[in-house]
Amino acid sequence: MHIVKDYDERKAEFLDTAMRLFLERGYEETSVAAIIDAVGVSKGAFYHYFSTKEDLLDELAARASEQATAIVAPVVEDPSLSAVEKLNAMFARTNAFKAQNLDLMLTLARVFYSDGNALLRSRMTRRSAELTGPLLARIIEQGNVEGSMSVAHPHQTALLILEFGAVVVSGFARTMARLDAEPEAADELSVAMRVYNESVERILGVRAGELKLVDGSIERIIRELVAGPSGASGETTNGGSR
Amino acid sequence: MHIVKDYDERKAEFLDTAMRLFLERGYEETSVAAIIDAVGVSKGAFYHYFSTKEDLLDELAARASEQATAIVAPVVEDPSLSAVEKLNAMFARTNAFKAQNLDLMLTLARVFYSDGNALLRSRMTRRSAELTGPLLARIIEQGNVEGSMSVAHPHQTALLILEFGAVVVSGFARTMARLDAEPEAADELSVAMRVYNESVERILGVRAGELKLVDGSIERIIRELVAGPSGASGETTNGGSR
DNA sequence: CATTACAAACCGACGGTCGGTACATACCTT
DNA sequence: AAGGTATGTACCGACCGTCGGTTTGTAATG
Repeated sequence: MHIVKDYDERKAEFLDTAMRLFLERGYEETSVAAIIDAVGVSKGAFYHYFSTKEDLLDELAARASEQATAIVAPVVEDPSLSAVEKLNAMFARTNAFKAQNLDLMLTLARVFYSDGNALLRSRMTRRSAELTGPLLARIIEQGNVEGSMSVAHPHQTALLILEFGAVVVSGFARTMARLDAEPEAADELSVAMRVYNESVERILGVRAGELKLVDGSIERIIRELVAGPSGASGETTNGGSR
Repeated sequence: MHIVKDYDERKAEFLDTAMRLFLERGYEETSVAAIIDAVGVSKGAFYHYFSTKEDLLDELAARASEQATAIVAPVVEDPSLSAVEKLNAMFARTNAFKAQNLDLMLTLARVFYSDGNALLRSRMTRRSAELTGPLLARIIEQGNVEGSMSVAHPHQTALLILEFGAVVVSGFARTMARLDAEPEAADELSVAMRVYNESVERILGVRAGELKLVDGSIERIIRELVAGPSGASGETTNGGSR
């Protein structure tokens, strides 16, 4: 018995399922067979929608970075905001998004930045940097004009900062993975956040303390994680998310 | 007829051969069969020395980063140098090394930062950052004391700068790959170099222009590459390296 | 009636395992 | 000292399950 679905619907089903499995088990460790099993279709179906497994990865990266860009794009258009305000708003928005989808973000952090996902990670950060880069570049140019920033090469600097951010997040994730074993690593996280914030301020040439890339909510979440469930993982602190 | 070799010798043979093949074809695309064929040995031999293919990758990363650290370590010990001088000397040393092994560096850049080596890359940069990090941290602390730098958290900042450097180099390599097709991309390289230099200066809080992380030789090499051999790769410009 | 949307058997290559073999060295015996 | 023997190490090569990908066939759709 054949189940024939709408093209986009089925494709989204593949993408969603694959993303879930990639996050659960990692890209390399997730076989095409596992994906089609989860969707409940045959191999032919898979290769009807994607030419290769890596092709699926690309579409996944594209979709995710488009969604991420959509979150921050409206801010850039807003003519009433200064460059610094735009930057703060951009990051506040993504932070809010992360806080809302905390559970997802935690598993994502745990697995995304593991060896099995080296390829997935590099693709996604690059794609995302390419899309968000021009937006950030325009903000920097605005900051130059307003005098709040001093950057010689906005576009290249924008790309740098974004990939820089990815590196920082990667470090974050690695530290977070150690939290269960050594709760004192929580301090490292706070420090890393401040270092990142100051570094970006300095690179952009804005006055110290004006940028607020990571808000207090993140720090609160970390403390909750440490103080939270004693032993295992998976469960959420009742006060924490959502 | 069995060829029995000294343990370390044979192991080095595996590592050297594997490294060569990884650089030629990429990590994922290089099979264990290809490695043992090149060494001229059986599969049993390979798994006698390495428990898995990834194990070999780890040992490769460890070896390479130890060598890299050995290049810069002496500078850190030198008590006659200021922190800024040490930093400049460190980078001058690695730049000199890169210029000396130009052919190797070019192929390395071409392949190291490709999809097939995402895992290799992430392992090597992390390993290298872990080893070199403490060294750089001590230099930053010295700079703080001397007043030439102003960094609140030397260790974390050191790690950040090193991974940051890896990201920049990665961008370099990607741009270099486009050089054949669009020679005007050479300008991007110069810009990227300057942006990196300035960014590190600002992160560390040193006065503008005091850091010289990339010397003129690199820029000269780029120009030679563009003006160099018209079509294919592999061959070296007669005036260029060595 | 052609095109789309799948199913399912199949393929070569891959990473890894395993039982076995060649060889060096050390110890034991006469 | 010579010869036997035991033991560990270096290595062989057939084999296995799984992988990403191909092919051929077929039910549904318009």
